[in-house]
Amino acid sequence: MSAKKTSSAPARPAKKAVTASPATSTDGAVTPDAPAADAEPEQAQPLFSELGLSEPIQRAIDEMGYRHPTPIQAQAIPYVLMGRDVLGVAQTGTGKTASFTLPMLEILQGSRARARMPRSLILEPTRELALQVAENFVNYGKHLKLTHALLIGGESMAEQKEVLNRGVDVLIATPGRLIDLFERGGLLLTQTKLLVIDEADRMLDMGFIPDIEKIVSMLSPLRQTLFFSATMAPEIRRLADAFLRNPKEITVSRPSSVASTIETGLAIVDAKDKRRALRKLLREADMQNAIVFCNRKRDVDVLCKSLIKHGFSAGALHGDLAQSVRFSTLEAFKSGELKILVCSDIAARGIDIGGLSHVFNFDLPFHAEDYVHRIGRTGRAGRTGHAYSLATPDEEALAQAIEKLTGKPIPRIEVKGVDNLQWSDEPRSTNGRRKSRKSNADTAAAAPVTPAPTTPAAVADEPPRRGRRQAAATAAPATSTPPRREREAGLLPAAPDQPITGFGEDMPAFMRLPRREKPVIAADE
DNA sequence: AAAAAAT
Repeated sequence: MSAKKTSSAPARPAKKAVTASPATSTDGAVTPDAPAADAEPEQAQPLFSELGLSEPIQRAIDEMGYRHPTPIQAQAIPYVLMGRDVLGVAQTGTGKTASFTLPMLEILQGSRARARMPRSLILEPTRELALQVAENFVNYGKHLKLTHALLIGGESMAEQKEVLNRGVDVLIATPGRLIDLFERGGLLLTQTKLLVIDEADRMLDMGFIPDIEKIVSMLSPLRQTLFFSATMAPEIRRLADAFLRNPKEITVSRPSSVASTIETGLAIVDAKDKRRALRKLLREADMQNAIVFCNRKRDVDVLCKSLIKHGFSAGALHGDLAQSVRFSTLEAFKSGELKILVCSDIAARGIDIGGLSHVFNFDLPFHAEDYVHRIGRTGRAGRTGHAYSLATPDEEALAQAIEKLTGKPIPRIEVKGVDNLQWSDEPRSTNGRRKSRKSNADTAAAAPVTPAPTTPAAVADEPPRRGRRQAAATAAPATSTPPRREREAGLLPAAPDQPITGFGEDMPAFMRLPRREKPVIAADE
């Protein structure tokens, strides 16, 4: 590849830049930390010491070598300390995690937890993120006597139960295990007065929202809630409205933008040439460490094995691997022992690995936003990052979706030694080469979607369908007869003379109420 | 279509 790389700065020596997260790399060296400082000389930089954190926490911050809070930290910490709810719109890499862990430590210090009643709860979408947050508590809380527990799947529940029984101040959890344990009675959330919902947009993507709603409904309405999301889609906004009370809204860094510090490129090659093309890119890159994203877990395995066979220092990370392997691989990568991490979208968001020089997309992501998240792993802290993608000729639509979202074209690059192709003219066949045309059966099946010639008669004797609801509404003036389907599904109140069985005399009154669209979460006091 | 998360 050679697109426009000639202007790039001289190679950075491997030693300094490679160190993983600052959390693990510093031994108290108080460097006037560069991250924001050399980006733009903005107004006077705030100091951590001005944020009202007490001595043991301030000392831990000093020892880790931090002096200046990031924008989200500077803005959020004072409000959290005031006891306000916070709605933070921020991506990982902005210092979001410390913006809640630091003030939480401050709030929690001083009193102690009771058995099985955690005083605070942090919800994370993936186990890796949960672990990362836990590390944060260890680092910043090392001069305090607070306890925390990590409640995630894939690990022994007995152990987690025992820690809970001793009482924890901070509970860091993924939703599945938390609910499981709660239902087994190992946990009471009535005393939990501080709740953090992290990466809400990702929770939404992963279908966790019902779980989250359930968990929130187990907490006291008299609680402080901190809610973070990288984006503020309407759905997320709705959730925030349900969970938060009079929140202070803090936004840093706009979503769906590619940082200007990332150099991107896209090569179009045949599927069979992808591995060779990737190796070429890896060898030519002035690379410290890189993440390679694949769309499928099995491709992660295959590619990783292939890279190792070709002499690369690579490890695989995806959700089907044992938890212990996931953690140790991630650790090896962070420490620099592994140079290349081949992974699924498990690591596309959130996971904070410092000093990542390159991101490669072995496959273009299915969803354009994932592209932004993936390549956002590089180009951090004012350093130039590199993000190169491979696509097959039939994936033009994916590339276009990405370019439309980011508003920037991805420059084409050529990989030497493989056939560099163009987009095929074939309109769009989701699955690849062959099957250029088929019988009209296909097209016939697909056809009705567009024209939709709805005759009133056809509408009338069919149950209302999604696409035709409108037509139905205008055709027939709304009758007040409730749809039978809904009545049968129990979505409507039973008639008073039809008792609901199974409760005897103890039937709660709400059983007779009509169901609401979503559960009422925190009734105001 | 794929990935994540509870056993």
